Amino acid sequence: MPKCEHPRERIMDIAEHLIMSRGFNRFSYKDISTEMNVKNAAIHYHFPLKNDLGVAVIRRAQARCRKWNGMTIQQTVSPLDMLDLFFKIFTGYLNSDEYVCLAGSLETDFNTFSKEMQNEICVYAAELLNWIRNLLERGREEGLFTFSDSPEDKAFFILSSVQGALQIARVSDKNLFFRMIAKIKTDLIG
Amino acid sequence: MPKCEHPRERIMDIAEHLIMSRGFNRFSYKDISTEMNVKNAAIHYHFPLKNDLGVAVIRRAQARCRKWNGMTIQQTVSPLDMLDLFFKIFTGYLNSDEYVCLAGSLETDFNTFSKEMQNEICVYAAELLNWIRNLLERGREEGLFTFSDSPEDKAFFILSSVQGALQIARVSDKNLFFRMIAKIKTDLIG
DNA sequence: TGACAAACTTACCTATATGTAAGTAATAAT
DNA sequence: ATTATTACTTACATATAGGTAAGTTTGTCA
Repeated sequence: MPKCEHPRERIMDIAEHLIMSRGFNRFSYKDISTEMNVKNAAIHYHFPLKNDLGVAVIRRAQARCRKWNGMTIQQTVSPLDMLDLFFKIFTGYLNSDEYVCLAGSLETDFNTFSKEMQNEICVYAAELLNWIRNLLERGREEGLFTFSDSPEDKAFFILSSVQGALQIARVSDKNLFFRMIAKIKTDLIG
Repeated sequence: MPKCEHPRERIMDIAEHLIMSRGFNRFSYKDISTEMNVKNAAIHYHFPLKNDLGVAVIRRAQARCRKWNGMTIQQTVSPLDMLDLFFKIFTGYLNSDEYVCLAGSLETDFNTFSKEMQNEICVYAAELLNWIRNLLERGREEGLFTFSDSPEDKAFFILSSVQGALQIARVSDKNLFFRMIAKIKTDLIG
């Protein structure tokens, strides 16, 4: 009798897009329920408090990130392909013309969240940094990448740049973003 | 009979801090009026709509940016000192432990704003980029800076990095931010 | 002295977000 | 057949944001 296959996942999908497009504080359960053709309270059935929904969305993003990190560590995919995946994800956000990245959106509204959500955001940021750090480290070990910083510092630099660039690109010239990621890549490979 | 010296400016100061700390959509006129020891409607007297307040705050930030750009162009201050000023502003935000930069905050909530505010944000981003671009260009002309990109691309890279880094630093390790700006500077000075 | 303007206050209105409580419909398990 | 479970609906409660309208106070200036 659910109106769709996996209502919980569906709600989280919509919520995640809304966070990236408008921020956690500027969407309501009504936005989600309207899109799903159900009533407001149906969303409360799955996530009693908005805080619960926020936490669930962030935890899912953490898990996704750990999966990528696993692929990096187990060398299922080459560091270069992982780097391309990273860029592809962000480029996808930019091309959708609506989104900034989840972490960036949550970080700017950070002070308005519960301690629980704040903690999950910190964990998520750490997972993201860890993923990039590992793929840089592997890439350098395999002789694919060259960089002078520590992998930790370089990961922070790259993630910061791309996150900030995504935000600025959406109010200026998108080509600046594309040229920037090309530059980051050639600097690494060079 | 105003309760403070320059109520309009005072309101804009508080609003700007609130935007940087909590985002435009997560503060109310009550937050401002409480801090000023006046009633809610007193704020509406100065800025009838919240949109008016938003526009005024962003326009003031644009003007501030044009002032810095003027100092750069007229060579009142050396490009190196202007770069330090730029870093100092962002470091100040980070140290306050509450703020991300105004542009970053507004860019992530961009889709929730009126066309008028969106336009002002675009202008503001352009002014910021222009300022950094000019100081880089001057610095290179004077032999102070070395970089391979166009000044426009380099300005975008630096602004993106610092804006993103400010956001990530507040949920991870602040030292990552300090090391990153040190790296940007040494790379420039070569 | 009187008009006026600036900077408010008081009192209200409306919409929306967030949430709760109780009931229902469809399916699955015993 | 009954019971329980999942996934809802209907109906309501409450707080707050955002805004308006009309009146008040304080000082300025002709």
